[in-house]
Amino acid sequence: MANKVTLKQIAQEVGLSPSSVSLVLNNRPCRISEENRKLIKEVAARNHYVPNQIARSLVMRESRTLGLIVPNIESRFFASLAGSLEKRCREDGYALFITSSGGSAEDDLELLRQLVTRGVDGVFLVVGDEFSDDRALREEVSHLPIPAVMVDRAIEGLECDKVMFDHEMGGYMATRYLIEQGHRRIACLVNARRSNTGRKRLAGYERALREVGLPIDARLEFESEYYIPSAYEASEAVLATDATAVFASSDNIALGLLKRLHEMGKSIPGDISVVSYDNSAADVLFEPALTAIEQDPGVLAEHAFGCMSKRLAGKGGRRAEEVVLEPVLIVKDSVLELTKHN
Amino acid sequence: MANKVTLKQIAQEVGLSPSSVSLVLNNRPCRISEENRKLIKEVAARNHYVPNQIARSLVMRESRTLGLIVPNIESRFFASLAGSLEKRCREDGYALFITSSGGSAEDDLELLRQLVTRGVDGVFLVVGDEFSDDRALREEVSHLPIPAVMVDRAIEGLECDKVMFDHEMGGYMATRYLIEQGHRRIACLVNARRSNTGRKRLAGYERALREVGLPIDARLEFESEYYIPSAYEASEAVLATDATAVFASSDNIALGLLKRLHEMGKSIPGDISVVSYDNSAADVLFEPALTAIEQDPGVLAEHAFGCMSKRLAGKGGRRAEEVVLEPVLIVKDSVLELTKHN
DNA sequence: TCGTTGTCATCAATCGATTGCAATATACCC
DNA sequence: GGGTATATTGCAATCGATTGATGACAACGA
Repeated sequence: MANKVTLKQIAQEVGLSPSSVSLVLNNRPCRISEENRKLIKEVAARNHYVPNQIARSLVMRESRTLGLIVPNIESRFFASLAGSLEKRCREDGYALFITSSGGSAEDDLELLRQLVTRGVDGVFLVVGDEFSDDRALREEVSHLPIPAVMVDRAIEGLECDKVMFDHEMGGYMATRYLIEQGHRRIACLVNARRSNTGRKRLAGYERALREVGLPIDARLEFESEYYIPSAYEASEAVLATDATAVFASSDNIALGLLKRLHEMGKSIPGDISVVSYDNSAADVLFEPALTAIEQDPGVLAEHAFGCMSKRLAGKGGRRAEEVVLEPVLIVKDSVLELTKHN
Repeated sequence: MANKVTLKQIAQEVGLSPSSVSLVLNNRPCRISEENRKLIKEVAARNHYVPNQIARSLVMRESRTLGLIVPNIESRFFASLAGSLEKRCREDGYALFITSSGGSAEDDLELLRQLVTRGVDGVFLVVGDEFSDDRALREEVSHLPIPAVMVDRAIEGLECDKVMFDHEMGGYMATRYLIEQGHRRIACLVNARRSNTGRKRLAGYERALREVGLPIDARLEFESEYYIPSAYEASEAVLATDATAVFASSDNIALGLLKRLHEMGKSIPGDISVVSYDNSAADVLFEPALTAIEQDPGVLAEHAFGCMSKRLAGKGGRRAEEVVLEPVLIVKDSVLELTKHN
């Protein structure tokens, strides 16, 4: 292991002062002779000199580093979001500090503090969807000394830039499509109990039904956590109804449902139609490809970075910006068109 | 946005010197009267004081931050590794800076430099599997001023701690199992051209064949990149052989193969048996569940952190440590037992 | 010769913490 | 009262960089 080389050492070797070396290496258009300029650069290169960002950011008061907190980096959607966001940050010379919290508000808070004390210039937060006690977190976010952008989900009622997909619209589009295909008895499988996102998707589902005068039947609304086994459990009851179609409000929920369908020997869309959300690997693999509401994480990342960028530049008014993105319905093969018998 | 509160401000408010405040907040068993101790703590809490790690690590010469470079955070295996590793680091009070390179040696190098200048105390490297020009990277790693641990893959011939699964053994175990089940014509689908890992798995495959006196038939060895479409392409040729079983040497390769099989109406294991590697979501979902060689990323993370921990503590000899982990064969339902007709 | 201008380079303060070394105050002993 | 413990606390240097203020020196004009 080599030693770290400092500015001072370079200066000593060249026989000039540290300030001169700093000036040259930062390419300041200052008054250092061409001759010395070359010399310094050469010595620095020869010694593998790399400036110490820690020291630099102490005086510069910026680190060109951003932070990201996601609930679970092992989820495909968040991993993809993290990947896109990092790429985007790097394009602008920022490093991205990716962290994964486990989803609890306490962990989120802990990570947030870690990031702040480590001097990130701003944070992207994917937090606050579940109904846990987030008072401390909310408090911390509102007193943050650096800009924050909430991504994909939000702590309700917090004045803060937000970038997210319109979950209500997603639920609406999915259901609306099923209705257009002639379905009348449409079940849904959502995480409304513990997730704001889930609630919104449910609201969209209900709006679509109301809009065409279909009844909202509580017996067709099923609850599931965002985990495959949970959805698998819940699906049995779904299949006991007379529904001809199901709106599965997340990718994992869809997967749990599919597993159950498969086990029961039901075929899609022959026996039942399915609209999913956020298709993951599954559609690459097996027939039928799932019709789904898609949210492109890359788009989310792009807008989130945009917001952050403005804040960092000191632009962007005092008020929080709120970007709402429309999800897209991708039609594939999991929905049967019913001949309208009405 | 609130302002950042500094030690000095706290000191001023309390009417004591910054040094005293520092002493108290770090719980030094020193000096300082109980009375003032309480006072300081209270004022610090009231002002939401959080120490500036940047300043602190400048003088302490450690940041309690580690770095991780993975080729692609969107891959399930690496995401899982990153998740486990972060959790493990946090248990010991370290934050983990997760970065994702895209896989090229230049990007790896760039990220490594970023991490080092940002003052991480050590780095976990998942780099160097592909045959690209890694001279600069190799050079950088060997001159690193901080400990590095190579995880899951390695730059060949570099004196550096390494933690990885035995890929040769994995290939061997998979093939050996197929042989034991009575298969004699066993194809394999590997990324031997561009991946060291792939080469090793191929070597294991061949060893198993040799061991029982089966011929090594180049017509049964197929090349595929680690991407689903690539494997999908390659699979057509595989299925044109008389092989009764296939060893698919990565999860994505298995998925591409499965897709092709499905499209051709072939059933597993009825028409052909499959042993996969690193099962991802697929086996949760559909029948038959895949028999596979499993590498637990959590185990990898645990050992990697162990190595790092030793280095950070200054223990661990001058020589590099090399930890080789055995993968595990998980038997499920994708292999048919052939009645031995010999 | 003095003043002015311009060029090249250094000084010294600063960022926010940590810490060894003094300094002050009080008490206690002879 | 002078000397010595003991208990508290402050000073100032330090980490490695950045940067506005300042200095040294040569050339040139008046």
